[in-house]
Amino acid sequence: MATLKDIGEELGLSTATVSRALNDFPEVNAATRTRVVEVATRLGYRPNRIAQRLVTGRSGMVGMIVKVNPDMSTDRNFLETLTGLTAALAQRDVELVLSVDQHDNPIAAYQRILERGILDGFILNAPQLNDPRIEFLRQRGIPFAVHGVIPGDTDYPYYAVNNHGIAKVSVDFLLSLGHRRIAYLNGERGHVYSEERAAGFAKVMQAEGLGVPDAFHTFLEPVENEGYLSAINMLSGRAGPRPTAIICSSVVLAVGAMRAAKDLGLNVPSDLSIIAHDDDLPDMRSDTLVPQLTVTMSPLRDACVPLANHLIDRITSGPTVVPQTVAEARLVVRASTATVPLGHSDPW
Amino acid sequence: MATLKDIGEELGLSTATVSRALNDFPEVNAATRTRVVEVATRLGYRPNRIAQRLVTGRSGMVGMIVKVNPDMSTDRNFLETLTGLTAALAQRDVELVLSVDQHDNPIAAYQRILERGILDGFILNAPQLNDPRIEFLRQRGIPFAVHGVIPGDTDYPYYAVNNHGIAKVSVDFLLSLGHRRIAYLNGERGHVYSEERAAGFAKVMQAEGLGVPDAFHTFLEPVENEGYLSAINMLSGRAGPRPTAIICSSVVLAVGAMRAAKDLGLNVPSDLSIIAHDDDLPDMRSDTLVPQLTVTMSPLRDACVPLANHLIDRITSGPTVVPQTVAEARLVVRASTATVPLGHSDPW
DNA sequence: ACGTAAATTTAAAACGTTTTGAAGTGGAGG
DNA sequence: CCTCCACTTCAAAACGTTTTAAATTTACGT
Repeated sequence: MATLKDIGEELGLSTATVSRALNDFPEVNAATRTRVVEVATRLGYRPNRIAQRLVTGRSGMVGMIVKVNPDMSTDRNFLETLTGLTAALAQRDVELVLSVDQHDNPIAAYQRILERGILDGFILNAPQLNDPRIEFLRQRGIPFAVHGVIPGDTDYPYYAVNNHGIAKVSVDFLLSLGHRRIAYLNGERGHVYSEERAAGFAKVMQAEGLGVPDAFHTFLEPVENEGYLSAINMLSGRAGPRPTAIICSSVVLAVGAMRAAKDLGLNVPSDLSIIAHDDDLPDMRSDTLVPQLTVTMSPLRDACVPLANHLIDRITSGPTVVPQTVAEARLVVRASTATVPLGHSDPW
Repeated sequence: MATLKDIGEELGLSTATVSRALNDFPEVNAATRTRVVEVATRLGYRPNRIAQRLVTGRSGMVGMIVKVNPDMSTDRNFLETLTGLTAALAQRDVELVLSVDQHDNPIAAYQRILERGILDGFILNAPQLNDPRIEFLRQRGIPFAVHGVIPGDTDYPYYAVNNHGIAKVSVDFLLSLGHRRIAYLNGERGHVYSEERAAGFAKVMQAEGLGVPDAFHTFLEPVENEGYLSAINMLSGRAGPRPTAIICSSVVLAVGAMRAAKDLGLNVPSDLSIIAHDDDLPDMRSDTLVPQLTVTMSPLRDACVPLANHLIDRITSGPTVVPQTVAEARLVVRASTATVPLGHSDPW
């Protein structure tokens, strides 16, 4: 492994000059810089992160603690995020250190890693209401960036999709098709995304003077079977007149709902419109379903580059900088939605 | 953050002595040691890992490069391994740096990380025949430990299950129940585990004088539907007399096979015995199926601690040490296997 | 009391980088 | 020819630890 000293010796320069030349300091002679760079590339020089860290106090590594749910429902999301994030961080020469949190105490994993004093900051995902991790990191002044944002507590770098907007776009579109009985298969309670979409849904419907009975707005683990069961319940007519449209918080749930419709002899979209939110995961493509699914789309991988940059900017610029991004979902109209069936345009 | 110097100054000792006292060197006076330890704990001293690493040349971090398949079939395995591995490494004060390999060149990711010079070694999973990663790491003298082992190329630390044994145990058990027409739903070609079990299966059957037509030994992507389709094909009678027993390389495949049997009106186990290999993943429990599945069991998580230790031992002791573990699978007899149905005990 | 070996401790070097304060160039202006 | 200044470069310190080689203290037999 070539060091600054090696380069310096070869050129008769001090390590100080070499260091500055490679780090684009202004005071170094242009000719010298090119010579240094030339030798550095020839020797395949890479700065020793460890040594760098010792003097700068930074390690060029950030951590992400993954919480493993027994239900494993977040696997796919997680892997997709992981892929994009390592790539995005690598772009800026930062490595990702992973830790899996198996304890019930969500702080324990952070603590362990922090004691090592190895990491410059953290990526947090899937924030919950009153997330203790945020309080913990904030207290210690450790930089972090969140994938998602907690309503009412927004003073940190984050990348979030406008969940309120997702609900609104979906409902508005269905309203424009004449639907009035709109049901919602939502994600699990406690997760910010579910709660926000729930609030958005309720608000938009209310503004239109439309109520939604509890049975038609459910909070489910995002697995196909849960969607199926809940949709069966809604569409069977037992809980009241069946909805003419269902909004699903994820494509998996929509798959379940479509199967339920089929089993009950309902045609999508002529009897029932289905619209889902799509994170654009590679193994669950909404455009390969039959019929192709109308979705609000916000690719999970879009989050990775901004998230990585937000965190790195925060680390390098200190707490004065609070980079935040709110992404809007895009409505993609396909074949699973149609105008309300005749005689079904009255509300609940 | 307290340093060695702080402790030394408080006690009028040099940092050298303090360092030795805390690292259990024999030459330090017992009384001195207790004094040092006392002050260290009082000040909440934690060794600065970065400084430690700069001088020892070790980083206390190992890497794992995950290859993301488009089919995502290995997700669950991966997350299970990840969980156990971080925990096992943490036990020995080592962190796991993760990198996701999206390129077609499997080496690229290793190269990028190695250039940084921050990792002490690597965990490799899912080795393939003639795996280029192994050649690459070996050439550079970089420590690694493999989850699995490549037949004919075993000169490295690894943890592997005896795949040959898995096949043998399964076949022997079925033979003892009188079965002669035994089919195999295997994993994908190219993976060591599939090839080894294939070889083991062929050998044991041959030794018994039993041949297996190609149509009854298939190599499948480990997803439920593949198992279903292949089993349907085998059980329909189109390819020859139907097997009386099917061995599946994974529980998912067995689920597909059981569904196929059901759809064809065959009872498990009276018409068809099914036995699978079970990695004991938390979301795919062979004992919750109906009927409960007979399996050869080797929990994936059992691999993590030995793997972590093997790698760390290799890193600390150099290439003279080649720790290797071969795990045997345990036969768990449940309700999906029974004696061969009357009139079906003749071979193909 | 003395020399010697053993036990304990120390000073200093090393790891590879960044950064500080100082010093070395060369040219312009007097 | 001297001074001043801008432009470059350098030597050395610093980060916190481990480790080497040397120094000091202690213990012991004579």
